[in-house]
Amino acid sequence: MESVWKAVADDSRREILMLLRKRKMTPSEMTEHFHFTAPALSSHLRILKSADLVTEEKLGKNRYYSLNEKKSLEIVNFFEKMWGYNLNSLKEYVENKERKKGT
Amino acid sequence: MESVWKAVADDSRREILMLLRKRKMTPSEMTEHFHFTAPALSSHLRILKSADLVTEEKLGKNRYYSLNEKKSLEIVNFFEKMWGYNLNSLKEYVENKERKKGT
DNA sequence: CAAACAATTAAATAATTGTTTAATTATTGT
DNA sequence: ACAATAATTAAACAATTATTTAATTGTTTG
Repeated sequence: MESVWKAVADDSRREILMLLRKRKMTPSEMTEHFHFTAPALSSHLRILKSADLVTEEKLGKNRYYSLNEKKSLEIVNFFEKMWGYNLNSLKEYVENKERKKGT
Repeated sequence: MESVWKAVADDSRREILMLLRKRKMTPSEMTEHFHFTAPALSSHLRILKSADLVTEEKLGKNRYYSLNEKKSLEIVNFFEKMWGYNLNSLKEYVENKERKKGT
């Protein structure tokens, strides 16, 4: 199991995640959007899969990749813990802090 | 300016961030909590500083490092964009999705 | 000013990560 | 069975990142 942090640290992999946001997709389709080669893409997908950020679905000779929304919470939770605040209110918290500085 | 993603991808650096959560701290104090050497710590702090995740404050011969809360939002925002949901409701969204699967 | 301390920078090396080309596996349609 | 297509794995190489030891900078205190 690969670290979810290492997985999202790479620019290309975040692009892939953003691309998958709209719909599940095969590697062939993805390569049309990127500059890198099929094996490079495959390598990135393996890392994302191993980090449990995407799931794979075999359909005939195609493989569809889709986002695993649940996993993103692991990262969000880190920030929750880090700030000791419920994320529900994190944004407001920061914004209020900024507003205080301003006055 | 270093990428905030690269900065948080490293285990040691996330430990440092978690440590700074409670209060500002000097590198000397931090080394008591870690296994790595002072130069290694210094290198990590430079990266965190360059990513704007921590701020530095010189006081005599000591340097105090503290968290820059605002910056974490950059990462949180990525996930907002990624899911196309407001983070306020992300957790509920995922939980509901899970509940549906269960039924 | 000299000794002691805090922290950083420099230089070298070790380890990890990413990309490429070439070869391989698996699946479908004729 | 054979050709075509989708995707992966393998092997080699390039590039980046992390860690160490040693040397250096800046600051306080006797």
